[in-house]
Amino acid sequence: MEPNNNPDISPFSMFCLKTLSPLTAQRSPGMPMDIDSPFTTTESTPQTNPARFTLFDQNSAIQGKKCTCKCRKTFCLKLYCDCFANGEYCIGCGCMECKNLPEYESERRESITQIMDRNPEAFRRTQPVTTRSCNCKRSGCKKKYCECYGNGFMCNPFCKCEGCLNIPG
DNA sequence: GAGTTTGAAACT
DNA sequence: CAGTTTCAAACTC
Repeated sequence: MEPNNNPDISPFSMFCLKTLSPLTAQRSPGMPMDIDSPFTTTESTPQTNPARFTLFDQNSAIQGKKCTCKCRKTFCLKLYCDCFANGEYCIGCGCMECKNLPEYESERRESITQIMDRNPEAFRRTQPVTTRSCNCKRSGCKKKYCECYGNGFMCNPFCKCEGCLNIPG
């Protein structure tokens, strides 16, 4: 009778119960995002401003948020690296053996290609934050381990989390 | 600051 | 594609 107090109900059910917002509103087909090419720096776009750490064009870049990773083993060329995942170069990070830098552009491209080949929407910047989902098991989606909670959003019908407490209500 | 926990990403 | 491993961040002490 009080669904918002039941932590065992799935986020999907809860979402439907509490909001019933139109799902289609979250993914409009003509979404103005360059989904197929999140890293738009090509030879046709000379890097006149190498000091910038964003990889995306200025309009789509995540502004005002400087990532500072501490990656040690991945050369900052995997999605483990927040900077890389967000399409930013590592500048001023505490990472080791970083290759997420303009001077390693070829290796970066190679990694990007590999990741995109596996999942064309892998790069977070291509997904609206609000449509991301989580698979949390132990955090109750109430810690920043949770992608949804960490981004300041409720869990959504696409989440597969267990014992979710990050629910509208 | 060191060690533990967590869940996404990567791998098999 | 499911299960396992690796990874780096979040968290705890």
